[in-house]
Amino acid sequence: MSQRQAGESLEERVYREIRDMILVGDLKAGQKLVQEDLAAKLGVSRTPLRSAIAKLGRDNFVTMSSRSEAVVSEFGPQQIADLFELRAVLEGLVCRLLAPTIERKHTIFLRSLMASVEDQVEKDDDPAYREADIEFHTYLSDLMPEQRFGQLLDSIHSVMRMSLSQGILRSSKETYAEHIAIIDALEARDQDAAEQAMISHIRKTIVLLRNR
Amino acid sequence: MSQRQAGESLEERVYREIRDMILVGDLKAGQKLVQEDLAAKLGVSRTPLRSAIAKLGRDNFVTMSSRSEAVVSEFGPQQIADLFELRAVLEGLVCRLLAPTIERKHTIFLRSLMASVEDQVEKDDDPAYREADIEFHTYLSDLMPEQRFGQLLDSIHSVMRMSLSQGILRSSKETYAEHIAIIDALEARDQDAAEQAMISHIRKTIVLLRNR
DNA sequence: AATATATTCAATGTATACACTGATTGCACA
DNA sequence: TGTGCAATCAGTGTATACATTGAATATATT
Repeated sequence: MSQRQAGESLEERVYREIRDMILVGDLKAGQKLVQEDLAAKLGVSRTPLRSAIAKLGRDNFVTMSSRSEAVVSEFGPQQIADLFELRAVLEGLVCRLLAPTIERKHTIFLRSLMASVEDQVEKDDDPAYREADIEFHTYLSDLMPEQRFGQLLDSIHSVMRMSLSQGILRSSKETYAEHIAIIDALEARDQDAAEQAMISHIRKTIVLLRNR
Repeated sequence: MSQRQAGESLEERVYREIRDMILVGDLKAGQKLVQEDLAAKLGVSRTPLRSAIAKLGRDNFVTMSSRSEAVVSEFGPQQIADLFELRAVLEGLVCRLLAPTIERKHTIFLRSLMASVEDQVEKDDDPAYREADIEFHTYLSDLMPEQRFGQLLDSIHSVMRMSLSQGILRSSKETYAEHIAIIDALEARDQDAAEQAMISHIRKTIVLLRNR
């Protein structure tokens, strides 16, 4: 049972719990979420549960069918690839909008982040490297002041985390170099270059995803 | 009083009503939405109202502050421009993903849509042309099977509709030609060209928005 | 038997009542 | 006057009870 954090509403807790059940496979694709059953299982009333489900629907972890039942969304290779398409343009846009005004301390942080795992580059599929990879992308997304992007990318990154842990992966050597290229473009405050660097970085992964 | 459509829940009706109040200026930026007051005003209980507000928050018509109060979001030139940045990459992606498999009947429809307002191109700021412009974009977005994009673009288009009616506009002659270029690229099933055509089309408007 | 029309039931939608929380007011005391 | 602290209150969060819906089953009619 997950404890209720201070300042966290039941709705938020329930949202996370259900989302994690989906990502872990506890709730399987196509399965219908019956409000009373789930509420009982989680020990809350239907009120916060319904809010949580609605939010899951907005983040596309569940799909609201016509008769307004909520069914767990499918996360097959096709869906993940589509999600990465979205991620590509969104993170590209983040770079584009960030580039003109990004501060030194931020690019410095990103460089040190990558430097800290430089040694792991040679051995592929290293957990520490993967963590740094994700951190690189979430850090950039969090720099965006405009809420909208952060919200969007949050839910995408949580799916990404799952799919990465399933071993969809490119060689660290390649991605490392691409990350550096992105930092360079940002530091040069070159909007177009930064956007393109990020987009092509992510689209290389998409090519892999589509050929499985 | 807006009638309740068959098959429409109170929550949906209330969502639309509040959204329109915001877009029309009935509810002003920075104003706080007090649940009991609004519920009374709209003649519903707080239950569907709360759901509607949550959804408005998700679509960024209102901002959820720390103490979980909902305040009406600002839609200044800056915000609209940022929104258009998002719109540009999303609609660009729509073109990219649609291009490989788009059917003839769809490009034919788009051509006939533009042809039907070809005469209005010379006189700038014609209502019929503006309608066709919006229809062009919503039609394309609706072709995407992946729900996620449609949902996102829906809320963006409603804001766009408002801002267009406030006279933020480029010459019809230019935009007409760009629309044709987009159709050409789609018909040629050229992913990159279609994406780029759409992006640059929208970004030209953004330049205008940023220089006001 | 086949179709049409009630009936039932499970699940969701909505309203209301109650609980909590954080901010503000008013008062006591120095 | 200023500071600490209790009381108050407005507003949101949650639970429960009731209403509605629509799908499935049963019943009737030809």
